[in-house]
Amino acid sequence: MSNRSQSSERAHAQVSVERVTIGLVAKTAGVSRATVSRVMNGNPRVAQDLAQRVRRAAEELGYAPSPVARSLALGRTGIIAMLVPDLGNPMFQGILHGLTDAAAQENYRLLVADSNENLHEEPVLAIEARRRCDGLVLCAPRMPAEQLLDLAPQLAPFVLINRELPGFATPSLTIDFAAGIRDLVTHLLSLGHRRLAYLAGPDTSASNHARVQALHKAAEGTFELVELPCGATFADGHAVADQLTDLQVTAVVAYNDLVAFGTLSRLHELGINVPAQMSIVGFDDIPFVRYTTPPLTTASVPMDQLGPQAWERLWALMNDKSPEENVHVRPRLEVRGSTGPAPSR
Amino acid sequence: MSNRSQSSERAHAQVSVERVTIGLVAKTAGVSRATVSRVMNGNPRVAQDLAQRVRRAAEELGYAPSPVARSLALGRTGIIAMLVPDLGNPMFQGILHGLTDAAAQENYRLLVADSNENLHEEPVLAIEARRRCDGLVLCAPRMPAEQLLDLAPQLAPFVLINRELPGFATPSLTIDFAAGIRDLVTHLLSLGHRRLAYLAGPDTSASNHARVQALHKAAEGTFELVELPCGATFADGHAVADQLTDLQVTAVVAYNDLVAFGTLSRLHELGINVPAQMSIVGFDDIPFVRYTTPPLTTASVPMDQLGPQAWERLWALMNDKSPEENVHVRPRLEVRGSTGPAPSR
DNA sequence: AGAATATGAGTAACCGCTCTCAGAGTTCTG
DNA sequence: CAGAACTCTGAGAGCGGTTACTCATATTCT
Repeated sequence: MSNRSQSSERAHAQVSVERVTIGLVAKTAGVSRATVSRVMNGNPRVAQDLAQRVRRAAEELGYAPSPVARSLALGRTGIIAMLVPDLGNPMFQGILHGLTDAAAQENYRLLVADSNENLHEEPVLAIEARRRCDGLVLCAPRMPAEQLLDLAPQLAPFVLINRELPGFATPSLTIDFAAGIRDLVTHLLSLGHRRLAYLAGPDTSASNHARVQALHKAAEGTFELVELPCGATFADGHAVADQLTDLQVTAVVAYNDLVAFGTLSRLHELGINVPAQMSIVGFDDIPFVRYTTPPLTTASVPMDQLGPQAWERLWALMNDKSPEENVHVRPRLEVRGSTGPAPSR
Repeated sequence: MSNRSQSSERAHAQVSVERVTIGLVAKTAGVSRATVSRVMNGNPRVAQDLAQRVRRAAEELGYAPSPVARSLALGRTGIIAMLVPDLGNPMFQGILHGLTDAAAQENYRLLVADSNENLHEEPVLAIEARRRCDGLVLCAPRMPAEQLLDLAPQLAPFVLINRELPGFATPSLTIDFAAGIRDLVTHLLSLGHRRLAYLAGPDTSASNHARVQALHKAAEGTFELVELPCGATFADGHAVADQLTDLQVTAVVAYNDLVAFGTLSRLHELGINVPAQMSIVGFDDIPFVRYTTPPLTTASVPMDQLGPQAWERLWALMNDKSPEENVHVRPRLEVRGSTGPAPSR
């Protein structure tokens, strides 16, 4: 059962399936471990015949270098990690794809750690993930700033998604939620809406906070705003919709597309026509909201750009170059069928 | 720039930010490395005062053991990995959650590798992921059996999701697609449907194959079956719906819920009433299809069970116990509003 | 031909941590 | 009070690689 290889003495008794290490290959090929290492790493200054012998031995034994040992010796792992609070969120999936591909081009692999929205585990998870790899893309919108600030030195190099961290210089990729909200609101106002509901996301969420702020600011003297606690999922949006009916609002701004979709669905069940009786807008532009009935008006976040940009900056950090400027992506207003003129009362 | 710590001589010239290793902590606390190791691992046979000193030193220096070095020394990493072909698939997300939680209970972490449906990269990815951790949960429905068989010895210990591997004894968790399809079909038949369309998934997908087989078998002498190439996404289902109108079918069996949802949505746009004019069923029971309009009848796969069961078996393998029997989960028929009596023609 | 220079392979130190083993210091026993 | 039985701690050998250095051999130059 022992994992340790038996140390020369008392070597029998066990069938001794000798582990295939660089040493075994070296012995088999009749060369030194250094030479095997050179061959395995494609160092050209090894004589052809030796290299041949080594390769043959490695082949026969089915040898592959241990990434763990290699990482230790090299001081780098060739891996980056991304921590997300919820893999189910299509938003992150977009980033993940882009990041995976971008990193792969430079022969880095991406591993994903999912904190499952478990706020408590997040710091530990982040540090553990980080320590096993060379860099981190961190998405922890709910983590208190001070805590993150404490962690920051241990996490470096890392790139932040969707938040900034005053007090620690590290690249951030953020989305201009305020601008997105402004565009949506402007659009709704132009359609004559003057009383809006906001279906709020999780109140610990920084991005929800940004939306709320933008809304309040825009509302001043222009329109009435009713804030409804809701959540971030389809089910949340579905559940909250019933409350909308007696609020006298003519338009709904949802925390995100999923919520909007859920609300849309429920309104349909309630026989409320969208957009004739009620307009509704989402946020994100996740893949399928262009197909809902009616298609959802939303603020489209170009998620496919974030992955590569995150990689670029992380790469710069890992190579002691200075990363490019922070990105503050401005969503594009995507007008579809879920918004229309405010009904005359 | 050099990563290597400068070797005692020529030690100045650099500001020498000495890395915080176990050695430094030991020196600072005035004990041996062994003792630091003991303290860090909670070994109780260390005198209180020493332990105290070590902890203080570690704290001051901000020391945390290197997981890489630890893994090498221990011969285990405390990590398992799961390889999925597509993180966007809600089905995998369900498994991932369950697996993360189950593994966490035993102090294992779960890392996710996403092959992005990249069939070519999959073997490399699987092996690399596996070699950096202690076990693998593999979900590679499209990988040819022979290739997987070749890889198997290098991947062990691993658990297969959604496929079996004749010729290599390793646990499998599979879903009884055939039974699910049979239940759905029986349901539709009982409602009087006699001509069905199947919206096929990716044709390389084993699970699609299983569905097709079951459908053909069920169809014999009972009903007519029209097979339509489609896909696995909401968009695919949406796009294919237009073809349904002139097929004279009264019911549609979709590859999965997303496809069904897409189709549902498009049919609605086309003014086709579901279920009055057309019944439609999905597969999986992903979280929100209970809220669609109408709610989707589907074969509900208990995804939350798969994660823990996968962990249980993987754990057994990693600890040289014999894993429990393979699981072949039978989906439960979930009758909702999207199915109704066949319209009389 | 003899010296200078390349070239290629091996030796051994090191990455950071764990763990066996043995020795020093204590407490128990007879 | 000597010797046995424990308790702790430190020394040092790994884990499986990489790489600076060294040295023997082959090559080139004068």
